[in-house]
Order: sequence, then structure tokens, then C-alpha cells
Amino acid sequence: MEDLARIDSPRELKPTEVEEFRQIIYQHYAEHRREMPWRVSRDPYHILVSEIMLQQTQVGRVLAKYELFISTFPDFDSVCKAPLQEILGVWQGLGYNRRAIALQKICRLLVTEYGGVLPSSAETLQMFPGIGPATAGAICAFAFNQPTVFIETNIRRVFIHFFFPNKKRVKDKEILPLVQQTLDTGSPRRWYHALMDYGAMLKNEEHNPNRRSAHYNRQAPFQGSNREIRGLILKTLLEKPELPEVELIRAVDKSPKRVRPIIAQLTKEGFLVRKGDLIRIST
DNA sequence: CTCCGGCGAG
DNA sequence: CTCGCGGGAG
Repeated sequence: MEDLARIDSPRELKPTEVEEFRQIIYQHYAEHRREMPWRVSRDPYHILVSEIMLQQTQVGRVLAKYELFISTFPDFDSVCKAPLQEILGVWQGLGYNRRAIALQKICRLLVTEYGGVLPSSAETLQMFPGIGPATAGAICAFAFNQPTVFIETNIRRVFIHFFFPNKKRVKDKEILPLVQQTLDTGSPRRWYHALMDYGAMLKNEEHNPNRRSAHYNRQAPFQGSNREIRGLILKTLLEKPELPEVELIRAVDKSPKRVRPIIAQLTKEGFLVRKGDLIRIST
């Protein structure tokens, strides 16, 4: 019993360790902090859009799309009213297109069920589609300056680098208590920005510490994948909004056996609708 | 080839 | 738990 408790007991840092760690992170931040429009804003809508866009997507790529998206859809209400077609149009190039669907669903839920106000509790935020622990925590920290505890890829990299220098298969459950202990509760927003900037810097080092994460997983090649075909289908329909299935398949230029199930899947996910033999993007 | 300020389904 | 999901820069 006592042994079990000891095995699972989280690592405890000394106050001096915490101080030195914060010092390193904040010093790097003072010299190399990254500027981003969504970091300046405190509008919950801006933060929401940026956090959804930043899921598994590099900052540079988001920078290129964020301004266009915000100026095209300036608030929750404009996203609600916009046809999915238009949202996907702006989203083109960001990838993981179902995030665009999730974002619209979130905005519609906010307007219809929450009076158009983004909730400030991480628990509530996680009930929305496309918002998990990382995005909920980030929104709480960045939009509401709350001392929430969360992990994303940059944060994970920093903690593995500093506190698990030789360990492999490091679990997030081991990291979380350290995030908790080192958190600058006085200014969570600034702290997490600093932490993530440090992590982004570490990425450019020789060996990526995240490969020692227990959750690390190599992804399948994109070329020849279903994802590639999904992308082609959407791209085609964004140019020609309504197409018979046969022509859509021809435009994608892959075997019908391959493409048809993907069209069915995209329909199931809410990207596409059928009207007779015509296929188009949902409204 | 690598991975990106993750999430959801099975 | 594992796997699919975009697309492009490095």
C-alpha cells in the first residue's frame, strides 16, 4: 500500500529548482519572445479562433490565415451565419478541415445556449466539439488569465528536456504535477507564452525531446493517403460548388472504389450533402 | 524524411 | 490504448 503510493507520488521540486527554472524560461522570453496578433488580443473570440487553428499546426502557418479569418468573420455571430463553404474557403491550406466544422458548431452553441459568451471554465469548455484539455487550458490561460494546468507539445518538450533528461517513455501524468508546481500563478498568460516560446526554440535543437514522450507517435505518410484525397475532394468542391459524384471522382483522379467511401465519410462528418446525384458542401 | 501551441472515434 | 486527420516548411 505504501509502496504503491510511493510509485505514483509525483515528483516534488524544491523552491530553488522552481525559481531557477522560471528564471531560465523568463530570460529566454525577454530576449526571444515571439509576437503574434492573438497574443495581444484578449477578445475570447480571437483566442478561440487562434487556439483551434493552432491545434497540430505551426505558428507560421496560422499567422498566414488568422488575420484573413478574423477580418472575414469578426465575431461569433458572423461564423454562425456564414455558409460552411465560406469558412472552409478561408480555412483552405490550414489542414484538419473538420476543425472548421467544429469551430462553427462551437460558435452556434455559444450564441444559442450561452448568450454569445465564451465560458471561462475549462471543464465547460471541454464539452464543446473540438475542444479538449489542451485547448480548454490554453483558452483559460490566454483569454482569462487563469492559472490552469495543461500540456501541449511545446510545454511537453520543455519539461522532458529539463526534468527528464535521460528518461524515456515519459508520461503526461508525470509532467502535469511539474507544470502545476512551476506555474507562475501571478501571471499565467505571460508564463505560458514564455514556456511555449522556450519549447518552440528547443524544437530546433538536434534531438527532439518529445520523442521520449510516452505519447509520441510517428504519423503515416501523406502521399497516397485518404487525407490527401479528402483534401482534393474539398478543394474541388470549393471551386465547383455542385458536382455529380462521377465528375467529382474524375476530378480527383483516383479510383472510384477508393473515392466513394471517402465521400461517404465526408458526408457523415458534415462536410458534404447529397442532392440526388449531386454533391456539394453543406451549408 | 521530420513535425506542427490535439481531438475524437473505435 | 491506437489511429486518422492537411498541408507545407525545413
